[in-house]
Amino acid sequence: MARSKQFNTEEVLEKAIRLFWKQGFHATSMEDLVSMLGINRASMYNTFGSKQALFEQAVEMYKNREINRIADFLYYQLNVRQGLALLFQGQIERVSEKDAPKGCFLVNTINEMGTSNAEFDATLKTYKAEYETVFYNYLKYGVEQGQISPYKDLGTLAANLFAFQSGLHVMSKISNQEELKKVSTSVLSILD
Amino acid sequence: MARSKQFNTEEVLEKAIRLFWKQGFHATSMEDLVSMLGINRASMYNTFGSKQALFEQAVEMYKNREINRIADFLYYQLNVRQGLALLFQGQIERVSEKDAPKGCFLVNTINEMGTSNAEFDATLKTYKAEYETVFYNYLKYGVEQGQISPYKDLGTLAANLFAFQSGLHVMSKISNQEELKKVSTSVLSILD
DNA sequence: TTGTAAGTGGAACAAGTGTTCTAATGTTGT
DNA sequence: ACAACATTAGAACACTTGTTCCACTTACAA
Repeated sequence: MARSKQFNTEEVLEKAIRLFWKQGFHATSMEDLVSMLGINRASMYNTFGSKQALFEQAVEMYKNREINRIADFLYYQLNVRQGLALLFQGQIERVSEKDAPKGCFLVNTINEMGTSNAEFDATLKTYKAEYETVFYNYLKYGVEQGQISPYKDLGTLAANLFAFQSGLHVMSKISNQEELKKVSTSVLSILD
Repeated sequence: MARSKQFNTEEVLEKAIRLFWKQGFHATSMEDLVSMLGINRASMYNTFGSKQALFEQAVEMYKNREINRIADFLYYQLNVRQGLALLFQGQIERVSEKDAPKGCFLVNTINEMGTSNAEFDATLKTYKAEYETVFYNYLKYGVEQGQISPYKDLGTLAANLFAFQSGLHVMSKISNQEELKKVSTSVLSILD
């Protein structure tokens, strides 16, 4: 048998996420990755295949982590309006931390890579759909609890929340925390 | 006296906008630009200075054109809600055209370049502020006309519209026209 | 112990990067 | 006609890019 992996693939991906998140795909070089990820160049190609493949795996892992995080958070928020408000507040506080990567890695990626590669585009579409499904299910819970009008189109509302969240993340690159919070609290009137 | 410029600087910038808009700053090479802009490499450096400088001039020209276009359009829309709805519809139709660059060049740029260069960041902030001012003035007109409640915080609403518009443009990279339109019509309830 | 295979650092690769330079050509006002 | 300068095509520059290959080392199961 062979020597076993000396590094944890997920930990390495985690570091790749941070780098790609901060700099984007094109502005991040393999040199950057090699020196940041702490593993050898050859190991990187053995494990992930190519820069593009590494990037796609990083995006997928980020997406899974983020969706789980959001779904878990909302699960315990019994008041839908307040739950969404707290969700956005939390996201704003996270991007406002010092040295934290700004924006959302998935939003960044849709913006940078969208329309450049048909296959990856399809992947990004499904990621977006998964995001919206989390919102959709939460809104459905809201309707069942009588917190949201049953006449609302939940699919559109979910897409609306995704759009708003995307815009908020774009703004987070150049806006301060107070402005973001003001914006996030006033957006929930779309649920009325 | 010397030979006069054989090309129109604005026309060249227009072509640069299209290229940077489609591919982003980092994914666009000087080689791309030289072959697309139709002027010589040396002329480019003489006229614009560097890739970064050319890019910044392209962004500025795009911003000016876009802000004027939006302000002009809204000026003739006496019903604020309908005016904004039509504005978004028009933007959606524009990005849905075949071979049209997706998204908004300014939003793309905020997303790609935000937080990487303090000076340019400041510039982008003022561009965003100019955008929001267009919305703000239009909302103020809406209040004066009794179309919008005078108790609304117009600054926050304007920022909200900017955020929504940004998110819509991000989504436009991977979404179809119908979805975008559904989302855009339902967002205006933030004005209620 | 030994074969297997993943580990390592680093050289090598061809191609591409943004930028500068050279040399020749073209157009202008005096 | 001439000086001044923008134009041009293309070579050259120094560096970086993503990727591959090398010889060698290390850990595991048979």
